[in-house]
Amino acid sequence: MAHPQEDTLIAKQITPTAMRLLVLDVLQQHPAALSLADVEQLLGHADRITVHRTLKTFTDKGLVHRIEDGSGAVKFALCEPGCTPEQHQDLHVHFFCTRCRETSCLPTVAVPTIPLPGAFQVQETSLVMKGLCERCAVAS
Amino acid sequence: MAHPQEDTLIAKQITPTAMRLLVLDVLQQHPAALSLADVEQLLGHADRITVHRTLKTFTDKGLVHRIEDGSGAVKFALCEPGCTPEQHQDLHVHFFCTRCRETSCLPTVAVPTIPLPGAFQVQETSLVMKGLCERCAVAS
DNA sequence: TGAAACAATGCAATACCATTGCATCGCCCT
DNA sequence: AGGGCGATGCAATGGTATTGCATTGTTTCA
Repeated sequence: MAHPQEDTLIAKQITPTAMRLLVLDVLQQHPAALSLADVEQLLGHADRITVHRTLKTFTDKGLVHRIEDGSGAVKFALCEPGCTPEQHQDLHVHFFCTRCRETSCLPTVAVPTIPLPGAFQVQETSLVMKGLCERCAVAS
Repeated sequence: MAHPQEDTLIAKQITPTAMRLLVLDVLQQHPAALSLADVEQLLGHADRITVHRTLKTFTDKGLVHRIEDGSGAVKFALCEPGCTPEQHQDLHVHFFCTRCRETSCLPTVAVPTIPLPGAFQVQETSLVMKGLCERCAVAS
């Protein structure tokens, strides 16, 4: 009852703990996708490994999704409410800004379905566009 | 005169050396995209750092392109002949097989042009599909 | 030809991210 | 209260990418 965020965790079969509520809060507050180091820094001085495992749990349970944007570090962002652990690939495009190095989800831009020749069995499609985000494009 | 591979390097403004010819040869022989460790292993006992810098040079000169397939290590594959250092994003789809962990270029599958809302300025689009490659799909 | 100038190479060392082992802590249930 | 289980946190490890620096090799020019 206390926090509505507890319900968010419970709905995803994740036992609510203080740490997990903190990490969830950080993800909800921040618009861009966050790396492990980002979350650690925003939290103050939380243990890196615990944050790592928290994000892994969130990923496994379908609460967040991983984004490999080529920056070297994996980033995490909240899934759409309908995501499940089995199908938690968010089918939207991600954008990595080469100037501010922020990665953002573009929920309104869907990943197109691309037919492949032959016997390929596609499980997941990742589409990352790189360039200048709206803010940096205007500023430059 | 000697190797036609020398001409390939020279055409890309790369000084031919023994090491670079070896690395180029490995890339040409191998159909799949190769990581730094892959090249190192295929070469026998070449120095890892030299291979790393060789691949960096190749990338800068537009001879190969980097593929971030989420396997943890960046992979490299030869560009199409027309690639330039400024525009060496190969506009084809890459496929990462979750079974054999090989990444391959799909030159016949083009990356679609996706219009973005707002002021985004796209410099590059990376599209990686994951699943079972043709060989592994048949085998399973 | 010989020496300077430059590029490439290779060893050592470092930085960073991700991950595992293990002991401890805390909570829930009986 | 005590057992059991999950979560936490410290320590340690592995892998990849990268830089510094000295050496080697090659080209260029007097």
